[in-house]
Amino acid sequence: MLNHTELQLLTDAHVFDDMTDKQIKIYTAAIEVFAEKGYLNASTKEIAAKADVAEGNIFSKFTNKRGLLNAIIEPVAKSIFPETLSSFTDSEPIPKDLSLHEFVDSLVKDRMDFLEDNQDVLKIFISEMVYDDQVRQQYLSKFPDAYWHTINDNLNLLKATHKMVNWDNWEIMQIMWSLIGGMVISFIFFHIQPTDKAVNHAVAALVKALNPRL
Amino acid sequence: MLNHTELQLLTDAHVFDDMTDKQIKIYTAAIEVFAEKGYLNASTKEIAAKADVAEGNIFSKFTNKRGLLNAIIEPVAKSIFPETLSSFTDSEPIPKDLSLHEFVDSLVKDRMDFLEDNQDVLKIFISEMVYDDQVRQQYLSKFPDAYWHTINDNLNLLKATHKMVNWDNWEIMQIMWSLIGGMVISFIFFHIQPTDKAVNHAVAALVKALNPRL
DNA sequence: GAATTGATTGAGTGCTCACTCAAACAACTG
DNA sequence: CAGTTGTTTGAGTGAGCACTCAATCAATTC
Repeated sequence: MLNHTELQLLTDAHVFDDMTDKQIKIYTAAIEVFAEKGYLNASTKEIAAKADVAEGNIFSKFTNKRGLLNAIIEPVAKSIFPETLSSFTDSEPIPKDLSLHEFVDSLVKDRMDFLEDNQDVLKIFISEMVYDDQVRQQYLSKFPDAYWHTINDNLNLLKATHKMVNWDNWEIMQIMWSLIGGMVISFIFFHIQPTDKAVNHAVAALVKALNPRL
Repeated sequence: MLNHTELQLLTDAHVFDDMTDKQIKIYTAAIEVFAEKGYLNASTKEIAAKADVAEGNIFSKFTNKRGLLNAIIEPVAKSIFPETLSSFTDSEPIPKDLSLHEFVDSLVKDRMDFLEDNQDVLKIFISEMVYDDQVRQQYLSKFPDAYWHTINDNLNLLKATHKMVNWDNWEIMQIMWSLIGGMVISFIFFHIQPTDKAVNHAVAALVKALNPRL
Protein backbone atom coordinates (compact mmCIF):
# COMPACT_ATOMS: atom_id res chain seq x y z
CA MET A 1 0.00 0.00 0.00
CA LEU A 2 1.06 3.56 -0.64
CA ASN A 3 1.74 5.51 2.51
CA HIS A 4 -0.75 8.06 3.62
CA THR A 5 1.24 11.19 2.84
CA GLU A 6 1.89 10.03 -0.69
CA LEU A 7 -1.84 9.66 -1.32
CA GLN A 8 -2.48 12.99 0.36
CA LEU A 9 0.04 14.68 -1.89
CA LEU A 10 -1.59 13.26 -5.01
CA THR A 11 -4.99 14.37 -3.77
CA ASP A 12 -3.68 17.86 -3.07
CA ALA A 13 -2.25 18.04 -6.56
CA HIS A 14 -5.78 17.31 -7.86
CA VAL A 15 -4.55 14.22 -9.65
CA PHE A 16 -7.67 12.31 -8.67
CA ASP A 17 -10.13 15.10 -9.38
CA ASP A 18 -11.60 13.78 -12.62
CA MET A 19 -11.01 10.09 -12.04
CA THR A 20 -13.62 7.49 -11.20
CA ASP A 21 -13.13 5.19 -8.22
CA LYS A 22 -11.92 2.44 -10.48
CA GLN A 23 -9.43 4.67 -12.21
CA ILE A 24 -8.01 5.66 -8.84
CA LYS A 25 -7.72 2.02 -7.81
CA ILE A 26 -5.86 1.17 -11.01
CA TYR A 27 -3.67 4.27 -10.70
CA THR A 28 -2.53 3.59 -7.15
CA ALA A 29 -2.04 -0.12 -7.82
CA ALA A 30 0.08 0.77 -10.83
CA ILE A 31 2.28 3.09 -8.74
CA GLU A 32 2.98 0.25 -6.35
CA VAL A 33 3.75 -2.31 -9.03
CA PHE A 34 5.80 0.02 -11.24
CA ALA A 35 7.82 1.16 -8.22
CA GLU A 36 8.48 -2.40 -7.14
CA LYS A 37 9.43 -4.05 -10.44
CA GLY A 38 9.83 -1.27 -12.96
CA TYR A 39 7.53 -0.43 -15.84
CA LEU A 40 8.88 -3.05 -18.23
CA ASN A 41 8.78 -5.88 -15.69
CA ALA A 42 5.27 -5.02 -14.54
CA SER A 43 2.36 -6.76 -16.22
CA THR A 44 -1.07 -5.25 -16.71
CA LYS A 45 -2.50 -8.49 -15.35
CA GLU A 46 -0.74 -7.97 -12.01
CA ILE A 47 -1.81 -4.34 -11.79
CA ALA A 48 -5.43 -5.34 -12.45
CA ALA A 49 -5.22 -8.03 -9.78
CA LYS A 50 -3.78 -5.62 -7.22
CA ALA A 51 -6.45 -3.06 -8.09
CA ASP A 52 -9.10 -5.79 -7.78
CA VAL A 53 -10.45 -4.98 -11.21
CA ALA A 54 -10.68 -6.73 -14.58
CA GLU A 55 -7.73 -6.22 -16.87
CA GLY A 56 -9.84 -4.64 -19.58
CA ASN A 57 -10.53 -1.63 -17.38
CA ILE A 58 -6.92 -0.51 -17.62
CA PHE A 59 -7.26 -0.12 -21.37
CA SER A 60 -10.68 1.50 -21.40
CA LYS A 61 -9.50 4.09 -18.88
CA PHE A 62 -5.85 4.71 -19.80
CA THR A 63 -5.88 3.50 -23.47
CA ASN A 64 -2.70 1.44 -23.01
CA LYS A 65 0.08 0.59 -20.59
CA ARG A 66 2.10 3.63 -21.59
CA GLY A 67 -0.89 5.87 -20.98
CA LEU A 68 -0.99 4.59 -17.44
CA LEU A 69 2.72 5.33 -17.00
CA ASN A 70 2.32 8.83 -18.39
CA ALA A 71 -0.59 9.54 -16.07
CA ILE A 72 1.72 8.70 -13.18
CA ILE A 73 4.85 10.46 -14.37
CA GLU A 74 3.36 13.74 -15.56
CA PRO A 75 2.43 15.15 -12.12
CA VAL A 76 5.90 14.33 -10.73
CA ALA A 77 7.66 15.83 -13.71
CA LYS A 78 5.71 19.03 -13.19
CA SER A 79 6.53 19.32 -9.50
CA ILE A 80 10.03 17.90 -9.19
CA PHE A 81 11.61 21.30 -9.77
CA PRO A 82 9.63 23.65 -7.57
CA GLU A 83 8.42 26.87 -9.13
CA THR A 84 8.63 28.55 -5.79
CA LEU A 85 10.07 27.66 -2.41
CA SER A 86 7.37 26.39 -0.12
CA SER A 87 8.68 28.43 2.80
CA PHE A 88 7.94 31.59 0.82
CA THR A 89 4.32 31.69 -0.23
CA ASP A 90 2.64 34.14 -2.58
CA SER A 91 1.53 36.29 0.30
CA GLU A 92 5.06 36.30 1.69
CA PRO A 93 7.31 36.63 -1.35
CA ILE A 94 11.01 35.83 -1.38
CA PRO A 95 12.74 38.75 0.34
CA LYS A 96 15.31 40.85 -1.48
CA ASP A 97 17.83 40.48 1.33
CA LEU A 98 17.71 36.66 1.26
CA SER A 99 20.96 35.22 2.56
CA LEU A 100 22.73 32.41 0.73
CA HIS A 101 22.19 30.16 3.71
CA GLU A 102 18.45 30.85 3.84
CA PHE A 103 18.15 30.22 0.13
CA VAL A 104 20.06 26.94 0.08
CA ASP A 105 18.56 25.72 3.34
CA SER A 106 14.96 26.27 2.27
CA LEU A 107 15.55 24.74 -1.18
CA VAL A 108 17.25 21.61 0.15
CA LYS A 109 14.80 21.02 2.98
CA ASP A 110 11.81 21.65 0.76
CA ARG A 111 13.05 18.96 -1.63
CA MET A 112 13.82 16.53 1.17
CA ASP A 113 10.21 16.85 2.30
CA PHE A 114 9.11 16.27 -1.27
CA LEU A 115 11.28 13.15 -1.39
CA GLU A 116 9.82 11.81 1.85
CA ASP A 117 6.28 12.25 0.54
CA ASN A 118 6.79 10.94 -3.01
CA GLN A 119 9.18 8.02 -2.83
CA ASP A 120 7.30 5.68 -5.12
CA VAL A 121 6.46 8.09 -7.89
CA LEU A 122 9.95 9.58 -7.74
CA LYS A 123 11.40 6.10 -8.11
CA ILE A 124 9.24 5.46 -11.17
CA PHE A 125 10.12 8.84 -12.64
CA ILE A 126 13.87 8.47 -12.16
CA SER A 127 13.92 4.87 -13.38
CA GLU A 128 12.07 5.66 -16.58
CA MET A 129 14.06 8.84 -17.24
CA VAL A 130 17.21 6.74 -17.03
CA TYR A 131 15.90 3.79 -18.96
CA ASP A 132 13.87 5.25 -21.76
CA ASP A 133 15.10 7.90 -24.15
CA GLN A 134 11.55 8.67 -25.25
CA VAL A 135 10.48 9.50 -21.70
CA ARG A 136 13.59 11.66 -21.37
CA GLN A 137 12.79 13.68 -24.48
CA GLN A 138 9.13 13.92 -23.56
CA TYR A 139 9.70 15.46 -20.13
CA LEU A 140 12.76 17.51 -20.97
CA SER A 141 10.62 19.58 -23.32
CA LYS A 142 8.05 20.11 -20.60
CA PHE A 143 10.63 21.45 -18.17
CA PRO A 144 8.83 24.33 -16.53
CA ASP A 145 9.93 27.74 -17.74
CA ALA A 146 8.55 29.18 -14.54
CA TYR A 147 11.18 27.27 -12.61
CA TRP A 148 13.99 28.62 -14.74
CA HIS A 149 12.74 32.15 -14.24
CA THR A 150 12.43 32.15 -10.48
CA ILE A 151 15.67 30.27 -9.91
CA ASN A 152 17.54 32.51 -12.34
CA ASP A 153 16.15 35.60 -10.65
CA ASN A 154 17.21 34.33 -7.26
CA LEU A 155 20.68 33.38 -8.39
CA ASN A 156 21.18 36.68 -10.20
CA LEU A 157 20.08 38.58 -7.13
CA LEU A 158 22.47 36.65 -4.89
CA LYS A 159 25.30 37.19 -7.34
CA ALA A 160 24.53 40.91 -7.73
CA THR A 161 24.68 41.40 -3.97
CA HIS A 162 27.95 39.45 -3.78
CA LYS A 163 26.46 36.68 -1.71
CA MET A 164 27.27 33.99 -4.25
CA VAL A 165 30.14 33.07 -6.58
CA ASN A 166 29.89 34.54 -10.02
CA TRP A 167 29.69 31.27 -11.93
CA ASP A 168 27.21 30.40 -14.69
CA ASN A 169 23.75 29.79 -13.30
CA TRP A 170 23.77 26.41 -15.00
CA GLU A 171 26.92 25.39 -13.13
CA ILE A 172 25.51 26.58 -9.80
CA MET A 173 22.28 24.71 -10.42
CA GLN A 174 24.13 21.56 -11.36
CA ILE A 175 26.12 21.71 -8.13
CA MET A 176 22.99 22.30 -6.03
CA TRP A 177 20.93 19.61 -7.72
CA SER A 178 23.79 17.12 -7.67
CA LEU A 179 23.92 17.26 -3.89
CA ILE A 180 20.14 17.01 -3.59
CA GLY A 181 20.09 14.23 -6.19
CA GLY A 182 22.78 12.31 -4.35
CA MET A 183 20.64 12.17 -1.24
CA VAL A 184 17.54 11.30 -3.25
CA ILE A 185 19.27 8.39 -4.98
CA SER A 186 20.84 7.11 -1.76
CA PHE A 187 17.43 7.09 -0.17
CA ILE A 188 15.33 5.69 -2.98
CA PHE A 189 17.68 3.07 -4.36
CA PHE A 190 19.86 2.20 -1.36
CA HIS A 191 17.44 2.92 1.50
CA ILE A 192 19.86 5.27 3.23
CA GLN A 193 17.62 7.67 5.08
CA PRO A 194 19.15 11.18 5.14
CA THR A 195 19.66 12.18 8.76
CA ASP A 196 19.12 15.75 9.89
CA LYS A 197 22.83 15.98 10.47
CA ALA A 198 23.66 14.80 6.95
CA VAL A 199 21.15 17.23 5.43
CA ASN A 200 22.57 20.08 7.44
CA HIS A 201 26.08 19.17 6.38
CA ALA A 202 24.96 19.09 2.77
CA VAL A 203 23.48 22.56 3.23
CA ALA A 204 26.66 23.76 4.91
CA ALA A 205 28.74 22.27 2.11
CA LEU A 206 26.66 24.07 -0.51
CA VAL A 207 26.79 27.38 1.33
CA LYS A 208 30.55 27.17 1.60
CA ALA A 209 30.92 25.93 -1.97
CA LEU A 210 28.95 28.87 -3.35
CA ASN A 211 30.37 31.49 -1.01
CA PRO A 212 32.12 34.17 -3.07
CA ARG A 213 34.59 35.13 -0.34
CA LEU A 214 37.22 32.43 -0.58
CA MET B 1 30.36 1.17 -33.33
CA LEU B 2 32.09 1.63 -30.03
CA ASN B 3 34.67 4.37 -30.02
CA HIS B 4 38.31 3.44 -30.08
CA THR B 5 39.20 4.43 -26.51
CA GLU B 6 36.35 2.39 -25.11
CA LEU B 7 37.62 -0.72 -26.85
CA GLN B 8 41.16 0.10 -25.77
CA LEU B 9 40.05 0.37 -22.15
CA LEU B 10 38.35 -3.00 -22.27
CA THR B 11 41.43 -4.53 -23.85
CA ASP B 12 43.65 -3.00 -21.15
CA ALA B 13 41.39 -4.42 -18.46
CA HIS B 14 42.00 -7.84 -20.02
CA VAL B 15 38.30 -8.32 -20.57
CA PHE B 16 38.93 -9.93 -23.95
CA ASP B 17 41.84 -12.09 -22.84
CA ASP B 18 40.08 -15.45 -22.71
CA MET B 19 37.40 -14.74 -25.27
CA THR B 20 37.19 -16.10 -28.80
CA ASP B 21 36.70 -13.76 -31.74
CA LYS B 22 33.02 -14.59 -31.82
CA GLN B 23 32.57 -13.91 -28.12
CA ILE B 24 34.18 -10.51 -28.57
CA LYS B 25 31.89 -9.74 -31.50
CA ILE B 26 28.83 -10.66 -29.44
CA TYR B 27 30.14 -8.77 -26.42
CA THR B 28 30.77 -5.49 -28.23
CA ALA B 29 27.52 -5.75 -30.20
CA ALA B 30 25.66 -6.28 -26.92
CA ILE B 31 27.25 -3.18 -25.39
CA GLU B 32 25.99 -1.12 -28.30
CA VAL B 33 22.47 -2.52 -28.24
CA PHE B 34 22.09 -2.49 -24.45
CA ALA B 35 23.36 1.09 -24.29
CA GLU B 36 20.98 2.19 -27.02
CA LYS B 37 17.73 0.54 -25.94
CA GLY B 38 18.35 -0.84 -22.45
CA TYR B 39 18.71 -4.47 -21.45
CA LEU B 40 15.00 -5.24 -21.32
CA ASN B 41 14.20 -3.65 -24.67
CA ALA B 42 17.11 -5.34 -26.41
CA SER B 43 16.51 -8.67 -28.11
CA THR B 44 19.06 -11.43 -28.46
CA LYS B 45 18.07 -11.61 -32.11
CA GLU B 46 19.15 -8.02 -32.71
CA ILE B 47 22.43 -8.51 -30.86
CA ALA B 48 23.20 -11.60 -32.94
CA ALA B 49 22.40 -9.71 -36.12
CA LYS B 50 24.66 -6.79 -35.15
CA ALA B 51 27.44 -9.23 -34.22
CA ASP B 52 26.92 -11.00 -37.56
CA VAL B 53 26.56 -14.32 -35.79
CA ALA B 54 23.80 -16.91 -35.30
CA GLU B 55 21.61 -16.36 -32.25
CA GLY B 56 22.53 -19.71 -30.73
CA ASN B 57 26.12 -18.54 -30.19
CA ILE B 58 25.00 -16.08 -27.55
CA PHE B 59 23.68 -18.91 -25.41
CA SER B 60 26.54 -21.32 -25.95
CA LYS B 61 29.03 -18.63 -24.96
CA PHE B 62 27.21 -16.62 -22.27
CA THR B 63 24.61 -19.24 -21.12
CA ASN B 64 21.76 -16.72 -21.25
CA LYS B 65 20.89 -13.07 -21.81
CA ARG B 66 21.58 -12.19 -18.20
CA GLY B 67 25.01 -13.85 -18.41
CA LEU B 68 25.82 -11.50 -21.25
CA LEU B 69 24.71 -8.51 -19.18
CA ASN B 70 26.79 -9.64 -16.22
CA ALA B 71 29.86 -10.10 -18.39
CA ILE B 72 29.48 -6.46 -19.40
CA ILE B 73 28.63 -4.97 -16.03
CA GLU B 74 31.18 -6.77 -13.87
CA PRO B 75 34.30 -5.01 -15.17
CA VAL B 76 32.64 -1.58 -14.79
CA ALA B 77 31.42 -2.36 -11.30
CA LYS B 78 34.94 -3.30 -10.32
CA SER B 79 36.51 -0.13 -11.66
CA ILE B 80 33.90 2.56 -11.10
CA PHE B 81 35.28 3.36 -7.67
CA PRO B 82 39.02 3.54 -8.17
CA GLU B 83 41.17 1.67 -5.68
CA THR B 84 43.89 4.21 -6.19
CA LEU B 85 44.16 7.56 -7.90
CA SER B 86 45.69 7.17 -11.32
CA SER B 87 47.94 10.19 -10.79
CA PHE B 88 49.59 8.37 -7.89
CA THR B 89 50.94 5.03 -9.03
CA ASP B 90 52.37 2.27 -6.89
CA SER B 91 55.87 3.53 -7.48
CA GLU B 92 54.83 7.04 -6.51
CA PRO B 93 52.46 6.58 -3.56
CA ILE B 94 50.05 9.19 -2.32
CA PRO B 95 52.15 11.72 -0.36
CA LYS B 96 51.50 12.35 3.31
CA ASP B 97 51.33 16.10 2.78
CA LEU B 98 48.64 15.86 0.12
CA SER B 99 46.60 19.04 0.00
CA LEU B 100 42.81 18.95 -0.12
CA HIS B 101 42.91 20.57 -3.52
CA GLU B 102 45.32 18.01 -4.93
CA PHE B 103 43.23 15.18 -3.54
CA VAL B 104 39.90 16.43 -4.89
CA ASP B 105 41.35 17.59 -8.18
CA SER B 106 43.02 14.27 -8.96
CA LEU B 107 39.94 12.26 -7.93
CA VAL B 108 37.50 14.31 -9.98
CA LYS B 109 39.67 14.50 -13.08
CA ASP B 110 40.51 10.82 -12.93
CA ARG B 111 36.80 9.99 -12.91
CA MET B 112 36.04 12.42 -15.72
CA ASP B 113 38.62 10.61 -17.85
CA PHE B 114 37.01 7.33 -16.91
CA LEU B 115 33.63 8.72 -17.95
CA GLU B 116 34.96 9.87 -21.29
CA ASP B 117 36.37 6.44 -22.01
CA ASN B 118 33.48 4.29 -20.79
CA GLN B 119 30.28 6.05 -21.75
CA ASP B 120 28.39 3.04 -23.08
CA VAL B 121 29.21 0.57 -20.34
CA LEU B 122 28.62 3.24 -17.68
CA LYS B 123 25.22 3.91 -19.18
CA ILE B 124 24.35 0.22 -19.04
CA PHE B 125 25.66 -0.08 -15.50
CA ILE B 126 23.75 2.94 -14.18
CA SER B 127 20.54 2.02 -16.00
CA GLU B 128 20.49 -1.50 -14.64
CA MET B 129 21.48 -0.44 -11.13
CA VAL B 130 18.51 1.91 -11.16
CA TYR B 131 16.08 -0.48 -12.80
CA ASP B 132 16.82 -3.83 -11.29
CA ASP B 133 16.96 -4.52 -7.59
CA GLN B 134 18.77 -7.82 -8.19
CA VAL B 135 21.60 -6.08 -10.03
CA ARG B 136 21.76 -3.55 -7.20
CA GLN B 137 22.11 -6.22 -4.54
CA GLN B 138 24.56 -8.19 -6.65
CA TYR B 139 27.04 -5.37 -7.12
CA LEU B 140 26.57 -3.69 -3.78
CA SER B 141 27.99 -6.79 -2.13
CA LYS B 142 30.96 -6.74 -4.47
CA PHE B 143 31.80 -3.17 -3.58
CA PRO B 144 35.56 -3.22 -3.32
CA ASP B 145 36.89 -3.18 0.24
CA ALA B 146 40.14 -1.92 -1.13
CA TYR B 147 38.40 1.26 -2.21
CA TRP B 148 36.94 1.83 1.24
CA HIS B 149 40.33 1.39 2.80
CA THR B 150 42.30 3.78 0.66
CA ILE B 151 39.63 6.44 0.63
CA ASN B 152 39.13 6.17 4.39
CA ASP B 153 42.86 6.43 4.96
CA ASN B 154 43.06 9.51 2.80
CA LEU B 155 40.08 11.19 4.41
CA ASN B 156 41.34 10.40 7.92
CA LEU B 157 44.74 11.80 7.06
CA LEU B 158 43.26 15.00 5.67
CA LYS B 159 41.05 15.35 8.73
CA ALA B 160 43.91 14.66 11.16
CA THR B 161 46.01 17.37 9.59
CA HIS B 162 43.07 19.79 9.70
CA LYS B 163 42.83 20.07 5.96
CA MET B 164 39.26 18.82 5.84
CA VAL B 165 36.04 19.24 7.82
CA ASN B 166 35.55 16.70 10.56
CA TRP B 167 32.37 15.15 9.18
CA ASP B 168 31.64 11.42 8.84
CA ASN B 169 33.60 9.88 6.01
CA TRP B 170 30.34 8.62 4.58
CA GLU B 171 28.95 12.15 4.40
CA ILE B 172 32.11 13.47 2.78
CA MET B 173 32.09 10.67 0.24
CA GLN B 174 28.46 11.25 -0.56
CA ILE B 175 29.14 14.92 -1.21
CA MET B 176 32.13 14.17 -3.43
CA TRP B 177 30.42 11.43 -5.40
CA SER B 178 27.22 13.44 -5.76
CA LEU B 179 29.09 16.16 -7.61
CA ILE B 180 30.93 13.66 -9.78
CA GLY B 181 27.69 11.73 -10.36
CA GLY B 182 25.86 14.89 -11.36
CA MET B 183 28.33 15.50 -14.15
CA VAL B 184 28.28 11.85 -15.18
CA ILE B 185 24.49 11.80 -15.46
CA SER B 186 24.34 15.13 -17.30
CA PHE B 187 26.80 13.78 -19.82
CA ILE B 188 25.47 10.26 -20.31
CA PHE B 189 21.74 10.94 -20.25
CA PHE B 190 21.50 14.55 -21.39
CA HIS B 191 24.60 14.83 -23.58
CA ILE B 192 25.92 17.84 -21.68
CA GLN B 193 29.68 17.58 -22.07
CA PRO B 194 31.47 18.84 -18.96
CA THR B 195 33.67 21.76 -19.95
CA ASP B 196 37.06 22.25 -18.31
CA LYS B 197 35.65 25.33 -16.66
CA ALA B 198 32.70 23.42 -15.21
CA VAL B 199 34.96 20.65 -13.94
CA ASN B 200 37.28 23.16 -12.32
CA HIS B 201 34.36 24.92 -10.70
CA ALA B 202 33.11 21.60 -9.37
CA VAL B 203 36.57 20.95 -7.93
CA ALA B 204 36.67 24.45 -6.43
CA ALA B 205 33.19 23.95 -4.98
CA LEU B 206 34.25 20.69 -3.33
CA VAL B 207 37.47 22.14 -1.95
CA LYS B 208 35.57 25.04 -0.42
CA ALA B 209 32.76 22.80 0.80
CA LEU B 210 35.17 20.49 2.61
CA ASN B 211 37.49 23.22 3.88
CA PRO B 212 37.56 23.14 7.70
CA ARG B 213 38.32 26.84 8.10
CA LEU B 214 34.95 28.48 7.56
C1' DG C 1 39.62 -39.28 -47.89
C1' DA C 2 37.09 -41.44 -44.19
C1' DA C 3 36.15 -40.74 -39.50
C1' DT C 4 35.74 -38.13 -35.56
C1' DT C 5 35.26 -34.18 -32.96
C1' DG C 6 33.78 -29.70 -32.10
C1' DA C 7 31.71 -25.24 -33.58
C1' DT C 8 27.82 -22.99 -35.82
C1' DT C 9 23.33 -22.50 -37.55
C1' DG C 10 18.50 -20.88 -37.43
C1' DA C 11 13.87 -22.96 -37.68
C1' DG C 12 11.15 -24.41 -34.05
C1' DT C 13 9.03 -24.33 -29.13
C1' DG C 14 6.64 -22.83 -25.33
C1' DC C 15 5.68 -19.03 -22.82
C1' DT C 16 4.29 -14.37 -21.59
C1' DC C 17 2.49 -10.25 -22.69
C1' DA C 18 -0.48 -6.17 -24.18
C1' DC C 19 -4.54 -5.64 -25.98
C1' DT C 20 -9.55 -6.96 -27.96
C1' DC C 21 -14.31 -7.79 -27.85
C1' DA C 22 -18.50 -10.48 -27.33
C1' DA C 23 -21.06 -11.46 -23.65
C1' DA C 24 -22.76 -10.50 -18.91
C1' DC C 25 -24.11 -7.23 -15.86
C1' DA C 26 -25.86 -2.83 -13.74
C1' DA C 27 -28.38 1.35 -13.75
C1' DC C 28 -31.73 3.95 -15.36
C1' DT C 29 -36.24 5.19 -17.90
C1' DG C 30 -41.06 5.31 -19.22
C1' DC D 1 -40.71 -4.99 -15.95
C1' DA D 2 -39.23 -4.43 -20.81
C1' DG D 3 -36.04 -1.67 -23.07
C1' DT D 4 -32.06 0.99 -23.44
C1' DT D 5 -27.62 2.57 -22.42
C1' DG D 6 -23.33 2.35 -20.47
C1' DT D 7 -19.90 -0.40 -17.69
C1' DT D 8 -17.30 -4.43 -16.53
C1' DT D 9 -15.58 -8.85 -17.43
C1' DG D 10 -11.91 -12.23 -18.63
C1' DA D 11 -11.26 -15.82 -22.16
C1' DG D 12 -9.13 -15.37 -26.42
C1' DT D 13 -5.58 -13.57 -29.98
C1' DG D 14 -1.48 -12.57 -32.23
C1' DA D 15 3.03 -11.06 -31.69
C1' DG D 16 7.47 -11.27 -29.73
C1' DC D 17 10.58 -13.17 -26.76
C1' DA D 18 14.52 -16.24 -24.75
C1' DC D 19 16.15 -20.36 -25.37
C1' DT D 20 16.74 -25.41 -27.61
C1' DC D 21 18.55 -28.77 -30.53
C1' DA D 22 18.83 -31.57 -34.70
C1' DA D 23 21.20 -30.75 -38.62
C1' DT D 24 25.08 -28.77 -41.03
C1' DC D 25 29.60 -27.30 -41.53
C1' DA D 26 34.78 -27.02 -40.50
C1' DA D 27 38.94 -28.77 -38.67
C1' DT D 28 41.74 -32.31 -37.35
C1' DT D 29 43.54 -36.97 -37.20
C1' DC D 30 44.93 -41.44 -38.91
